[in-house]
Amino acid sequence: MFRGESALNMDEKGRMAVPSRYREQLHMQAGGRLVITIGLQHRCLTVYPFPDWQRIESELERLPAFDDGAEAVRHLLIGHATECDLDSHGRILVPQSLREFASLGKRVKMIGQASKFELWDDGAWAARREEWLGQVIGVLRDPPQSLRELVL
Amino acid sequence: MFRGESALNMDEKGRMAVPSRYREQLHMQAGGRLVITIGLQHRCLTVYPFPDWQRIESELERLPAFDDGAEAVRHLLIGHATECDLDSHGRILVPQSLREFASLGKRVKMIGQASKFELWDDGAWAARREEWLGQVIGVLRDPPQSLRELVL
DNA sequence: CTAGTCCGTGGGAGAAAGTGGGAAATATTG
DNA sequence: CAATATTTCCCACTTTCTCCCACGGACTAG
Repeated sequence: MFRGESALNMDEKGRMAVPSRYREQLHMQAGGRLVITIGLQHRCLTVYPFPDWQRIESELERLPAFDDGAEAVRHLLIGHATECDLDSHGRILVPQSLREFASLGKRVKMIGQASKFELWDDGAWAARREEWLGQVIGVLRDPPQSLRELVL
Repeated sequence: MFRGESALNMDEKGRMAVPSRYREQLHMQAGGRLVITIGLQHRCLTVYPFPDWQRIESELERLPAFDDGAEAVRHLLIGHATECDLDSHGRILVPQSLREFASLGKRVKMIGQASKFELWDDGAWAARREEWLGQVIGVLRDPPQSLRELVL
């Protein structure tokens, strides 16, 4: 399980050091093989251990062929999925086209989200977080059914 | 169960000594493993014994994937959750990004809240408490149904 | 009052992680 | 096919972090 926020620095070649606390798990679980694709809802990248990605991919293939929504999701996710392995020092090389999509500069935030990661440009993440904080205040005042039973 | 207010000092490395009266319980219950994440409603941090956090995390994962409120809560809570173990002297190391979020300086208040703790900057806590006190005066003048039957 | 124990605090040494550069291999283009 | 550009892999250095030890003060018990 991945959680928490990590500040990463991307070097001039587009490499970033994955936090060491995740490396062993990534090697055990996926042999250091990762798949990076774009985020559907935000201008960020999502990173999956290879086996998790395979499951997602096979589910996407099973979606109806001529459904507009499914077609869009399939093109976006599979069409941008790129395998990126950890190098001998635990770094990943993020392809330039994906870096551009998410506007990743030197300072990048890696956000753990249970079975996957997200990669955000530092500024974009900070702004989005503030938006969410504001939104959550309102949501908790009159929570939808899905959140009502949540005990924090 | 955790209750009460404790004054803690954070050293220059971001370490704070957890009050000794809680240590045995934290070791029994969680092996000294804690998870710190951000507060949803205030600029503070929340601290869970590891097993309690796991329950919350699994509930968050079960929330609908494309619900805006759930998406916000999941990103905020899981995206900031950081495991922090008690060191050999009963201290926890609070990561810098979380310290910054809650503006934690040297003087920190640890507030027991049943199954979890909260960590507040000393000044922020004092200010918030005054606000609550003022708010309660008004509320008690015309209490909502939920408070009518409360026996203090 | 004194001695012992426990708790809080700070600092330092060693290990591990982050960073950058360079060489070799591969791909590309004229 | 050759020359150049690009990418990938590897090595070395610097920095950061984590773990451990030691000191000081306060409280307790004898």
